Amino acid sequence: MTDASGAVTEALPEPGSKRRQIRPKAERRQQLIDATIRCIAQHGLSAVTMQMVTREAGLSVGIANLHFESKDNLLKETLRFVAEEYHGGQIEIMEGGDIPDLGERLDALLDFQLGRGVTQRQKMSVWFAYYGEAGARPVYQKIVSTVDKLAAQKLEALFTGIIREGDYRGVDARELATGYSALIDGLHLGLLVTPRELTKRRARAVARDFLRRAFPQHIR
Amino acid sequence: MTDASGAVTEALPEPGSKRRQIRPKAERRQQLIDATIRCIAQHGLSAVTMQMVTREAGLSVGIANLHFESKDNLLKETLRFVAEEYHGGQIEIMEGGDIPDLGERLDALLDFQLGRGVTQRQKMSVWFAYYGEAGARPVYQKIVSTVDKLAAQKLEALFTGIIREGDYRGVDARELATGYSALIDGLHLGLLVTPRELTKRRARAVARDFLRRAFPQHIR
DNA sequence: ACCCAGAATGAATGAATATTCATTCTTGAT
DNA sequence: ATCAAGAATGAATATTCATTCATTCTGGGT
Repeated sequence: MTDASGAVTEALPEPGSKRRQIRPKAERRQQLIDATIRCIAQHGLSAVTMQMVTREAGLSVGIANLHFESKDNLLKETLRFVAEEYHGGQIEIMEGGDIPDLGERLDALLDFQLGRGVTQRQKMSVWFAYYGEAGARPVYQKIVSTVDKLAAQKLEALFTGIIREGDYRGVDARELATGYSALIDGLHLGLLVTPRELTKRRARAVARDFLRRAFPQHIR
Repeated sequence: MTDASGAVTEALPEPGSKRRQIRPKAERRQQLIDATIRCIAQHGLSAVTMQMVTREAGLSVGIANLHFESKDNLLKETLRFVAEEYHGGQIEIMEGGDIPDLGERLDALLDFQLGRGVTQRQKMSVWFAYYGEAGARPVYQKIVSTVDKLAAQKLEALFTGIIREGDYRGVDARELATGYSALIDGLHLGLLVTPRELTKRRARAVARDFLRRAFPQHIR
């Protein structure tokens, strides 16, 4: 709050405020995970330090080891959070009791995958930062592949339904699902690394084109 | 050399040999870059240290700063090498005066992209390790996008030729090229992160399927 | 009004790491 | 043989960073 003269009239932690706030464990954990995501996006996974993360969260250095045992663990939990958020969103749409029409459901999926929420540079950066380390870190592989496998099954099921509905011939649901997932991943990569050459609009057009070629009756 | 009694008779550096070898600068640089690639693949970009790299190369720590100014620079040059090797190979095939038939040329490209050389885990690891940091490091973005742009143009040109030859209707070469590149990147990712779920054989089948759908007369 | 469980702090510690540079060694030319 | 150029070494340095923990603080319960 500020009065007419511009003087601060108390309450609201100002920038330099040192007032110590006590909050439940779960809330602090999420606060730290969010800060970690921002740090990875801005500085890259290999440059992230505990000091950086805790400062970004507006907390002291000791707190990270209080709520997560170690830096390693904080990074692991951050990956788990991002992975579950992404795949969870997809899975919800694919199971989607709220969208009965399969073509529309596919559309909703595409919107989610290449829409606002997921393609925020922040989230993409985190996603691929971990992918980059996955080759050397089985823990990361495991976290990703666990959620990934479930999403792949749901996608295959959705495709199977569409194939049956449209009576499409010579189309293998499993293979197509693999291709579609890879395409989406590749487009995310392009958006991250060469944003000048690939716009979000064009990425959507490319993905839609892939689906239209496979399911002409269902898409557009 | 070893005589009948098993005693070492000189020459040939044995495991513990300290003999100092002097070699030209270019050779040492490549030796260090190769070692860096192996280290990134095995330990992940964020865990790579100069000691690790120089030990892997069988050299002393000081030499890295002698031939590259800094660790940063060594990593940058390593990315440049991998990027140029990968895209250079592609471009050579796409320009390919040695393969006049366009369908065959496309086949050769696919073989290169998902064949032995490129999909070695080592190279893929390096590739994506850098992608992961690219969001935060403009230098990496620039190196990748420079070679990337050229490869994209060549691919578009190849597709344009095929479209003309096959008189394919309603196909946009640019869009299709974007999709194909993204698909290949995504498949590489899958091979790296979830090797259990995606085999190299299946990745090739998926990519081939994509091309067949677009250019039925040219592929299989 | 008082307590205290446990949340939060941040200075201190010790380990890891990039970089430097005085010194040693190799090689090809003389 | 001798020498100089410059390639190679690795101990030493200075920095950065994760982790610890003695201490302080907060807020709900009594």
